Amino acid sequence: MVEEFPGPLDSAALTALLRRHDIGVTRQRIAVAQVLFERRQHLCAEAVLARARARNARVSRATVYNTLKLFVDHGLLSEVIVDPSRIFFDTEIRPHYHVFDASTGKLADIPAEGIEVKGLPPLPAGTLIDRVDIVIRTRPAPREAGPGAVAGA
Amino acid sequence: MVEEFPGPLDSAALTALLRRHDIGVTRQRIAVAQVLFERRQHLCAEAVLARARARNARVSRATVYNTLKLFVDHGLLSEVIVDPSRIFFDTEIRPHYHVFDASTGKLADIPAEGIEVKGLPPLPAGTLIDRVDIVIRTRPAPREAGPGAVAGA
DNA sequence: TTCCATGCAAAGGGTTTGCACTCTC
DNA sequence: GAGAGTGCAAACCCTTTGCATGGAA
Repeated sequence: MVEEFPGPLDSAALTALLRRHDIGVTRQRIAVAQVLFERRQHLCAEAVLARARARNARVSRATVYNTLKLFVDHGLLSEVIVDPSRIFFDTEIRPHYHVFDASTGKLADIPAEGIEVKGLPPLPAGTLIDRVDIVIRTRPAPREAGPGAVAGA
Repeated sequence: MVEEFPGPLDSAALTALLRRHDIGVTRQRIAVAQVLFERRQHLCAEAVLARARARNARVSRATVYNTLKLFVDHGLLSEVIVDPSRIFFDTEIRPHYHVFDASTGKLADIPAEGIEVKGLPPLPAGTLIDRVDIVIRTRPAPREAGPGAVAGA
């Protein structure tokens, strides 16, 4: 069901990608997709707008926001909610988790493969699981290995 | 190290609670604490402001935001980042996870006890773990048990 | 008295909205 | 040509800021 990351694509391939996901094709959506699927990455809406315009795409802020939501709804993108100040859009749509460093704003993916969560309690009746998010919140280590936290390998 | 939830407390007990956490005591901080620790709950800043004022506390918005941040920094409260539109403050500070229903805005706690996450990869060197957040994102089930998601018990 | 804390109102920043215009099909 | 999509700018909402006043010790 879930596809591989599309990778850098030309206009024709992006058109096909949108059609395959039942998304109407427009110049702006192609431009946004071009920015996004150039490589695996995490971008916020404002960054997508800036990059699209840096490529001379004629696109408005409202359209970028509309398009990102559309892509999420149609399964081309996933939203990552880790930073209270903005939403990240992640080109990785296969199951995975995140490492987030609030002090640097850096967000990284961890494949879900090999990770197991045991002991989750049953949900209330009448409830479906959309997804399970795991976020490892980190911060840079001080000079030496300090107390109060677990050091990375 | 981590205390039990303080529970509903009178002014004197709240004063002691603040002092124990190295927080200067003021009328406004007592008022905010009174709202928060009345019971285990998840409140956003605006809700705390509204409830404090509903109790005739003379408190400004800025002070509520300052106080909540202070309480978090001193370990009286935890922040929950699950909703892009606001930060929740959780009176539960022992390790635990969350269930969030975006369609209703309902947030619930799950004790960490009994939950095990296996297979997390090593972190980059020079990185410390602050904490690991797990959020189970749910939505209300349609009429009958539908396909495409895992039903609750 | 001294400094930290508070209040006020405005600024800030990401996101959404309303409506007229434009383009895709 | 019809309807979906777009652009613009302002509105929105939570949160933060600057600075003068007020209160705790």
